[in-house]
Amino acid sequence: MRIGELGQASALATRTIRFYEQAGLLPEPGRSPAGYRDYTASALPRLRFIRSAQACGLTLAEIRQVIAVREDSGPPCGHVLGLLDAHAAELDQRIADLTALREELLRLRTRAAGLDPATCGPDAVCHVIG
Amino acid sequence: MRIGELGQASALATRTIRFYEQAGLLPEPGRSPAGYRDYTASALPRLRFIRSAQACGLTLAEIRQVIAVREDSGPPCGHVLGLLDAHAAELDQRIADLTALREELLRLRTRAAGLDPATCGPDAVCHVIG
DNA sequence: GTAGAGCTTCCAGTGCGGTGGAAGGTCAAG
DNA sequence: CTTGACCTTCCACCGCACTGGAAGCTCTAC
Repeated sequence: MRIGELGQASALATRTIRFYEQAGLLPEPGRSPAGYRDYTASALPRLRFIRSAQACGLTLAEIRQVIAVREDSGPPCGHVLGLLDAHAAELDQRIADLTALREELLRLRTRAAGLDPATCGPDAVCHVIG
Repeated sequence: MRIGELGQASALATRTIRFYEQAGLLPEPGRSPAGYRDYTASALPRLRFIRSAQACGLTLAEIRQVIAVREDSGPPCGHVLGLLDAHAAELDQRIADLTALREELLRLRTRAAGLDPATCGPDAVCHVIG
């Protein structure tokens, strides 16, 4: 399978596939006599894994590490669960932060209704903020 | 006031202050005979505004624009409220996305409890994901 | 034999908000 | 008179995940 076909099958740009290879996420494929990359069937599930892992919030560096663990010592389930838990905790924090910010914006909005633009001092850029 | 003092007062690195100037967020200050930046008292509220606006989720480009509106046509309250509303909407979307992802992670976690690592096929990197 | 699609490599740029280092000028204290 | 803190400029780099262009080779179809 050539890179274009794999790109079609995985819905990824050929550039992205080469980038993943270069980033150590994809093993170097064989080559045709002309030097074209020649992928085996296992490349597609690998790409799907990468995208799924990314969708779970893992970085490419983490995904690379998961793959390395797998190749080193078999199914990396424990490692993966650890990463997922860590990302879940980060996610909780991010959600809490964003929710607090959302409430702050609402507060500013409400407060702004009672403010007169004319009372905006010369040093403040805008009294709605700050 | 020299840049170090302003940095102390605003809790910003002098590098960051120069960067803001270069980014058009801070007017070019006067200079001492030796070429040192010499800030007036209005620099501090300006920096505070920038940090507050950033905390509200505005980008430096948006903040620059708010400042430009202010300098062009007076208090930019309407413009600012528009930006805040836009960011609030983005925030709602982000929070919804992250919450959905959080739930997906929980689902994977639960599902993983019933999976045997030994059943992880050779092409899948890890059956917890994907 | 030639057009066009597809492949190769390499280098460089994107966006965002800074941060780092080098090389040098200035100023006050000891 | 020297030390050390502080200031100046310039250019380059950080992370992150790509994306773009250029220059050139290969393959298929007409």
